[in-house]
Amino acid sequence: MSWSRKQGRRRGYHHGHLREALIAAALELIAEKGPAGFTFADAARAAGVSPAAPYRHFRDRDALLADVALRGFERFGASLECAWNDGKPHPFRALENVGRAYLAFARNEPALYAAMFEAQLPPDKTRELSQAGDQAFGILRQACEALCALMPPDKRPPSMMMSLHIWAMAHGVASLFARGDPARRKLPMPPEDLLEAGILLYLRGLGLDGI
Amino acid sequence: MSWSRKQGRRRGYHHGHLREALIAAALELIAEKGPAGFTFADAARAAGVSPAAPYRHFRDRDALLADVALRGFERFGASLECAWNDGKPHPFRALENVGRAYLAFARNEPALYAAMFEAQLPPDKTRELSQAGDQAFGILRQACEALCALMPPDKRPPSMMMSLHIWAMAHGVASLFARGDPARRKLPMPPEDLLEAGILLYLRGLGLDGI
DNA sequence: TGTACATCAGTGAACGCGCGTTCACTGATGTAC
DNA sequence: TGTACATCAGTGAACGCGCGTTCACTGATGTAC
Repeated sequence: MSWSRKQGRRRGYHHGHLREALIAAALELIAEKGPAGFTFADAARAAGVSPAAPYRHFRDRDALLADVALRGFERFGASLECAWNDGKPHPFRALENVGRAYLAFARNEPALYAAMFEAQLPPDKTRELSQAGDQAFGILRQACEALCALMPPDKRPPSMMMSLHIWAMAHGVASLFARGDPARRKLPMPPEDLLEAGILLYLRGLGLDGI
Repeated sequence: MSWSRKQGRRRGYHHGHLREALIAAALELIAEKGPAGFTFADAARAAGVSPAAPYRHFRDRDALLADVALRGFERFGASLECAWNDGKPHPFRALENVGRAYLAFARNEPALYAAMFEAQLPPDKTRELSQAGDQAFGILRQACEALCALMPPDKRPPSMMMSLHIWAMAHGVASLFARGDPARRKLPMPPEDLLEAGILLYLRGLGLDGI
């Protein structure tokens, strides 16, 4: 994963990919100790560099964290978009896939997920961060709109509300049961199944079943 | 809130209520800086006591945190139970009240909520902690069972699944939109309304409407 | 192709700071008689 | 009711540690001519 590892021992005076290496190091450290437990000095050490070096690339620890969160949202959005796959083969199935992708992301990238949602970063700390967040949420919204479009116009629920519900349920399942956290709760079933059933029932409540 | 404040300046050599004072101080500090940003020394200072004093009452910072979380779950459970009010006046209405109480707790007691769910504490760190958590969840479960009982036996959904869905949705709404956190997202409606609508639609999906 | 120079991206030593933890201690409190 | 004593719950000084940050510095790289 990390540049320094990929390249083996650094050769010269210049690192060459320090920015990337710091982000990779931050990810590993966050995965180990949570977003609160990683320090700027730690990241420098993990990248094999003096504690002053990171200041060439990030104003401070928070800036590094925000960058990690930004990448998180970008990859998260891409992952959801890929799962949505333009609503194919069918919007229902595609939304299920989005739900699964949501949990898969939280599970496979706990460090990114933590940086995105649990690092106490204001979601609009940066313009880019806020945009990346909106874009990821946009996929969910778009999916809900496609599902709404299956209904007769006078029965369509507001897609905004619908996407917020699904986001909340997915985030709830992810952070209570799915993340590889010490705080994870035990569950008598796979979280994916729990979320899938929840979304299904919710859609049925909207009158969106059997279509 | 805090003992030291309530009693004014400490008089004697002995504090008298240091344990309580430390918990109160921890709550205020967590509310200020999040569960990660509070230190044992901080708590001692806030309680007006030397940095060595807390060791008489707690093995370490984590033990203090776990105690805070424990009290959180106890109060949380009590609050949900009170809102449920034995399913009166009607299980539907009572479940709505539980939802509102959930969000109210997250909003009014952000420090407790954070200690309970975001302090990276394993939920089974202590026997008492685990029990208190189960008991709070038990209220939700009990409410769901009462609702299920309104349906014909062959159509009843599993109340366990049902309560997990509602917990997930409530936690999702609370932690994304309702907590007084820097990380809170903006929402075009009150979180209470979002959750209420979500639960309503979900119940309808279960076939539990209009009863 | 070579050279001079500007700029970039690191070093490493140093600083002040606050934390966690320990220690021998001491004032206050409770209890046995 | 008084006294002696054990125990409890604090003190305050000290320690080692790691962090964030700064500073003058220097090796490496890129570029103009």
